[in-house]
Amino acid sequence: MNAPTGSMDDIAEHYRNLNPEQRTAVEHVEGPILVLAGAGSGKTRVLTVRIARLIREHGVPPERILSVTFTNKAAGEMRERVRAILGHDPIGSWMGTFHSLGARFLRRHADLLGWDSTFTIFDADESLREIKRVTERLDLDPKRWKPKAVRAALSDAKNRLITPGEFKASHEAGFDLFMRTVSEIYPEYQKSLRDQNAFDFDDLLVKPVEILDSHPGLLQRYRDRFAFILVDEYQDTNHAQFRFLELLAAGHHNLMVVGDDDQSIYGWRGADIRNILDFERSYPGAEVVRLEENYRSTSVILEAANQVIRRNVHRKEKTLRTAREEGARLTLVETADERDEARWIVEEVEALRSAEETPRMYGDISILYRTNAQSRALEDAFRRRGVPYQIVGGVRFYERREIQDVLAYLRLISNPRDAGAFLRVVNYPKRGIGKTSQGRLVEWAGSEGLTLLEAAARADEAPNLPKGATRSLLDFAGRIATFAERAQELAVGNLLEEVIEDLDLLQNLRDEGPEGEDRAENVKELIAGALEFDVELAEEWEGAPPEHFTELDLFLQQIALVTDLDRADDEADTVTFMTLHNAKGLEFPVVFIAGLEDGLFPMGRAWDDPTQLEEERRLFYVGITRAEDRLYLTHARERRRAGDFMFGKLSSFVDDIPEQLLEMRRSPRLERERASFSGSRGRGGGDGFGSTAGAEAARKRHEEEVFEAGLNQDAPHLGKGARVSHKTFGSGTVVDVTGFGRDVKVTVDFDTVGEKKLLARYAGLEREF
DNA sequence: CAGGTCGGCATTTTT
DNA sequence: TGCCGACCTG
Repeated sequence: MNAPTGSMDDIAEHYRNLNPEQRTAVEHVEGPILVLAGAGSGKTRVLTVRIARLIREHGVPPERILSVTFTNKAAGEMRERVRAILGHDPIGSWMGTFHSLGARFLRRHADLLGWDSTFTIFDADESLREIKRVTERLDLDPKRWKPKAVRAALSDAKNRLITPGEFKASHEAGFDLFMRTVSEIYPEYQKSLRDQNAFDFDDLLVKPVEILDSHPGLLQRYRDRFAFILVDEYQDTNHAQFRFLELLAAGHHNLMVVGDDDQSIYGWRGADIRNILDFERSYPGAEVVRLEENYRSTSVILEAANQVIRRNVHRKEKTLRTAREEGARLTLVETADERDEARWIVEEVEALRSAEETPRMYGDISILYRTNAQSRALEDAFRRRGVPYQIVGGVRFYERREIQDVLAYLRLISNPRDAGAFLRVVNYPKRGIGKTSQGRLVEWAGSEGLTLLEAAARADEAPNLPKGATRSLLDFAGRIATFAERAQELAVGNLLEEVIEDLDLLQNLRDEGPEGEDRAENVKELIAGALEFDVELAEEWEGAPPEHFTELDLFLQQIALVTDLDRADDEADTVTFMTLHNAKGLEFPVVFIAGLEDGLFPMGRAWDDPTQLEEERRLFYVGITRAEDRLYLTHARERRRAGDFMFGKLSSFVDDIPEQLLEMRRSPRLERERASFSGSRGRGGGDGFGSTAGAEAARKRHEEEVFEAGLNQDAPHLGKGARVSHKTFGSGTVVDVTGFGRDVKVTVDFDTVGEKKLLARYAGLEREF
């Protein structure tokens, strides 16, 4: 990195480059302010320049500024940019995600709730396992009460700051059997976390609020400390986060929130769009600044985005404008199936790379999709063609089995009460401690009030344990104790190396078979990461003595909170694959959005729910606005999804894009099929789907083709206008066909009873000829 | 106890 | 289709 050279001139320079609205936001000093920042409107610049100005021109000490970002990477970049402007690091300023800030807070104050500062953070998988254990402990059947559903309900309750007690009170006598069961599980789960000195993700938000709420003195200290609070991506905050900010900002109200209601895409995980829509009501007198000038996209891309998002009803009216040139039309591509789609994309990527005018680098290009599963076909095609790519998200590095196994050792060393970690590694590598022995140990530990590790250390006193298992348990406990001692002296990386060597884990993995070598490589990568960790630590915590945590704690914390997004390598010249959700906040010269079919995007389930459909549309909007110069929209006529084939028609979202903004293309494979098909039928080809046809025409035609080919197996082959008859409703005309695969829904205008929306699969419609 | 096989099942997005 | 968990066998 280049040496920091910040000066007064630099800040003036940054300031000069702002437009009037940005300037207003940057100049704001005291009181609440809402910055409605459209996509690509330079909000990061506003945030960073404002922070720099507060420090440089208003003499605000950096440690009195708190900024919240959506990812850790964004926090790092913000810090870097502020440093660049100032010429030095804003030492002491807290910058991070809500979760990492919550963890930082809890390291200092968790003792107020009965946890201690070396707590473990349970990631989503670990919570799931814990929920399952609790469910079984309560003699409930985890098959009937699915841990995932329970976790979702718990998370939802926590995001709304509903305590176990409150939850129980409102559901234990309720008619909803599921919620009743959850109300039993919730308190037990929470108790179990506490026994293990652990927090789950949601606790990182909830517990700080709980502490602040119940300790006025402490709250006052933090209010005084954080005199200025800035929040990015405010549209994606949930109630707990709202409350956290409200507590800290009460009094001074020096709260700047930046966001865009049109980019709110996390409603499903408890984000409450009302936080941003009602900000002015929550903070009366709030200044509102709108940034509607987009610096990112060509006007064609922006126009498409505007046309799409304006279909949403629940939004703050605004229209982005750009000073950029018109640019190329969007390319709408029809392909045969997901492999054809992937192949088309990779070929186009190569074509872009060798284009005479503006050749692109791989790193300029991103491919976005709705579901992680879609990455598979893309990976195959790219690998076959030898085009470098990286995937952000999906199977996360730290979630890999072998990584989790190794990390469980570190967790147990760091926090001997971590039962999940204990159970994970007590018999890994295999040392003859089977399910039965583990069960007996757990039972005995429970009755004696011991942690599992303590129980293992005294396994010889436990009843009913086989000789071999007893010996192994004693040995296991001994090893952990030794590691714990070593942990006092060694840096994390070295400790990890020692653990892995002592247990011979690498060899163990290699012996597993063909995938073993990859797994061993992953573990090595983890070691490498751990060895580097100290450096990062020094940077992040500059000047702050780590009295509340050890390096090991912090390493594990980082792993729990770091996302794949944070790990993404934006220096590498590779094409980037990711979900639309992960793409938020990023931009690329060239973007492909793949899988634009009804049922996939928008997702089938969003179909009947306007709220969900609006969120899906916002997601599409987010996708479109990632593109700077070129945007491709691809769809496939059929797609393999979870085993069987699905037939897709072009996403109805595309209908909202005016056809003059689109250029139609078709994969070579479809062209070929079409040529031979038309030939054999003696028809002229090419019309109706050429480059001048509109999306609507394309869609209609496609529907017809699907229909003609008689492709839909689950339901009669119905197209708009078809005459059908129904057992009870009589005869009618099909007016609309929506949905996907077996979720195909048909709207029929019946001659006698009027319009009905039916599930084709069940309706038993018969075609009349 | 460990390892293998078979069947059932889900499959949206993630800090 | 592919993963996970339950069950069976050596």
